[in-house]
Amino acid sequence: MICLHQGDGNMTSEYKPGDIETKWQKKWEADGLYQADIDPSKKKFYALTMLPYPSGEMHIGHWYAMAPSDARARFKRMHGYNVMFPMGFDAFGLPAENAAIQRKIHPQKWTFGNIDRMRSQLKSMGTMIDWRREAVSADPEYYHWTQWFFIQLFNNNLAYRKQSPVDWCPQCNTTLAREQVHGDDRHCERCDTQVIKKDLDQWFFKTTNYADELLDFSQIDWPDRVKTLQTNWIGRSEGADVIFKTEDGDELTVFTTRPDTLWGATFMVLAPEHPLVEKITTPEQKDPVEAYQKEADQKTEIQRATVEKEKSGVFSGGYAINPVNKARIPIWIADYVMMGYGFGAIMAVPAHDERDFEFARQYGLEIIPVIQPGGEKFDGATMTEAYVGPGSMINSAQFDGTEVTDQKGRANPGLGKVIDWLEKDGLGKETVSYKLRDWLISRQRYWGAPIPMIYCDTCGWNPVPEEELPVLLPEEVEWLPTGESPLKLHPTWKDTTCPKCGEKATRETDTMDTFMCSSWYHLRYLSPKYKEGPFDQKEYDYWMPVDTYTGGIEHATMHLIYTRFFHKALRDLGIAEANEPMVQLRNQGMLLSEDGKKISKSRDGEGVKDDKEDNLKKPAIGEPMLQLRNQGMVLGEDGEKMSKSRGNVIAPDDLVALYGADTVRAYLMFFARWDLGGPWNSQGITGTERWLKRTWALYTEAEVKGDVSDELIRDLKREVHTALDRISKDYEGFEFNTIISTLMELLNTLHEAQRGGAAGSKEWKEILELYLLMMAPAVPHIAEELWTDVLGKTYSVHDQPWPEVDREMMEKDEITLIVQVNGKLRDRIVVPVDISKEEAEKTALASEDAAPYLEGKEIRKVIVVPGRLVNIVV
RNA sequence: GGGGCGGUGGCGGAAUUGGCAGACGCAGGGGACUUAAAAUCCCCCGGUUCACACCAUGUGGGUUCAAGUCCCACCCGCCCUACCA
Repeated sequence: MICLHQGDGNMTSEYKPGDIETKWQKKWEADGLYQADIDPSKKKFYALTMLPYPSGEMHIGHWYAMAPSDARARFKRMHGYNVMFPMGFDAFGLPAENAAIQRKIHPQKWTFGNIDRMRSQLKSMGTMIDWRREAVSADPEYYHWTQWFFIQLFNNNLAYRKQSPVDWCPQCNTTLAREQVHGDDRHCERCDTQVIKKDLDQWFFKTTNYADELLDFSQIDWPDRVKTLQTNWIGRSEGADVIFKTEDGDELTVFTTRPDTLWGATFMVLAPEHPLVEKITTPEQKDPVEAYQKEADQKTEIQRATVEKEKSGVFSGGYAINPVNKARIPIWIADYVMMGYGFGAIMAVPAHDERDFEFARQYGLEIIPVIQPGGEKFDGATMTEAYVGPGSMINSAQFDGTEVTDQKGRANPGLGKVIDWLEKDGLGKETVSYKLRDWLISRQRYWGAPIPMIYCDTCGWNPVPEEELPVLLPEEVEWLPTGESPLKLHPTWKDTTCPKCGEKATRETDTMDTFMCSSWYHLRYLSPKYKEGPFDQKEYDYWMPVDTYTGGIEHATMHLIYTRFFHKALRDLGIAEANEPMVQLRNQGMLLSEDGKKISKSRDGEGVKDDKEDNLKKPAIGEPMLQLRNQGMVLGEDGEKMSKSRGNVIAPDDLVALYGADTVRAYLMFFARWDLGGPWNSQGITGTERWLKRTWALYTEAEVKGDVSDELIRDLKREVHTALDRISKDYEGFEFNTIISTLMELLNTLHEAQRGGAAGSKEWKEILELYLLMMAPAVPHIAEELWTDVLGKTYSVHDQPWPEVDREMMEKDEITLIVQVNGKLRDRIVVPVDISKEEAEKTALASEDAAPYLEGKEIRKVIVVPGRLVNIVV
């Protein structure tokens, strides 16, 4: 073996990723190769991937999200786009505070230390991130503008303060957004503690103003799955508010999607927390009602998951009047009615609602059918289940006989007529109800962007004057065991003067939900140092909107709704222009541990590495879990291969040290379908390692000029262009695994051709160059080394245009004709590509291998698929 | 209970969208090289079978000349959600 590679006088033909990778990373950075600046002569491409929370370490899941996205951004770059691929850190949040409490490190220090570490890890992956555009949400230069946005929303009536019962996590000592409360037992998403209800004054954003617009996805190319999740989350339902009255004359409004069934409302149900409960409860029912309220209150604190869902309730003793027929109906209290939706009160129509039916049967309440399909004759006393289908109205006075269909809202004739009548008589009105609620953004924590509001006894709440922004977090803070926010406990921080009257006033001591910070980070990337505003309009005009956004599906209902809301609000405030911030969204699947379960990061005894990106619940008892980082097991560089046993160490850094970044990048693209993810398995990485070693060998081994036929070269070129075509399509379609397998396949072909004497010819050189260009986005370092240093081509391979597919070259002159008899494969015959149908049929019928199956049989039909197969039916 | 995604060799996964099932890779087996190991290279590798052949894409039906792919019914796994009036 003769060595051709003589870079830095080091005579070796061994592939040494370690040396190559640092070398090129340094050079690319020094040359500013990936700096993206406004260039009106070029088409822009804003490739964005969700920013990580700086929990301390990058883990394999981060890389799984970023490496393929980076490869695709590089592909777009070679396609002639001016590509911006920025990165930042979602740096506010609870883990930093936990670190402060447990390890006595200031959150600032902990966070920024982690960022340094993670930034260098990201660099070691060889990404094309333009680090000049880095934005860190905990940086005062950043949260200055988060606060500024809050003020704009406040000034435009999109932020308001209200006392409301909120979900409070006693462990984290903070309120949670509805989205952060999980499960039947209503536990905190972060620490699993059961949340409790607390009445607090809180700041909200009016996300509900945009509910209908958020349901419109016509301007964006997002996965159906995310659109469905958001649609369900917003939960629009059409119906009517109907005003009932208690016997005492108090109004008791309910929302219903079925006003057509009003005549069948035989009782009402209030949520246990409903404000009218106390008033309507009769003295004799007082004790059972209060007992029930107490019980319902506690119910949220026991594992409801384990309790059979049986309806429970108690009679209040009070009655209401059904406005449509003046019937006197009892009012019950039951926890199957939620205070948080509609009015916390319902009219119960047991004949046509499953829940009401179950409840009525349980407590012996009256059931009156009011919808009946043809051919049926319902009897309330004997019905065995609620009827929810279409039919015509009965027992409904003047509406008897009116048709009711399956349609929702006014489109349903029965509904429309009843709504019109209700509105005419002032008994109710048509409304739309949403599950989506206004976004609660107050957090009683230190490590977040302070809400820039000031309270004055005479002037009320007023925003901090914009020229005084940012409202900085005080550095000298203390965490007391009470768990109260250090901002609240700080001796002087909250003291200020009223911006209106100048008298003594108090600052808001709550900080903002970190989702507020991440709702606009894509805008800060445009101009992270800009001082005149949140972003430089020039940059906005050129780069926005985001062309491709990649990240995990788990953000479908939180971040991805908030960021859309935020952008629409900014548009209405005249700050942003487009209707949608991100044009195209694609989600990678989740990486699972080897047993197929969700990966949980180990709590490595320090308990602070929880990372909200990872949805770090404590695993249920008995659930197996894979440790992503285990500090006791660091592999040496010479190292033995990764242990094959379970409980494996999967730290990207260790993998990079062992195999090199290119191998790891390629394996992340190769090992699973990107959109599905799946159980992680380190074993297979030797496959991509061998691929790169073999590639290296192909370029560095001696080339012996052989005899090469024109035919071999033509075949080779066809393979190359076919692969090029496929790879180009796969990058567009986010099908990363087949990009690598196509490259591997092509390498096998090249090796074969080399053995067949193709090396040394003029075409061979061109083909080798093409192959490097095709590899470059996925494995940028080895491609650069082979291109620039081994082949001696012009630096950099990443500045080369993506090769064009030569369609003519792809055309074959021969194909393998499949001969089937009754659909079964019997022969393969090589024929010219332009063979006529008749010729193909003739050839097939003459097949020797097929002959035995045709013998003595009558040929019924011959199907010829041009260019593919002939099926003989006998 | 509702919604979504999926089920193809021992494993991860391919399959031009109805046309050669199992590309590419891992693991495994055999061989070459080596004092030996690693690395590398070559061959084999769904099942039954000496072979011919037959059977195979979760199960059962159907459409079709032809089904992993389309239709109907069902089973299993994972994820999300949870009494939404």
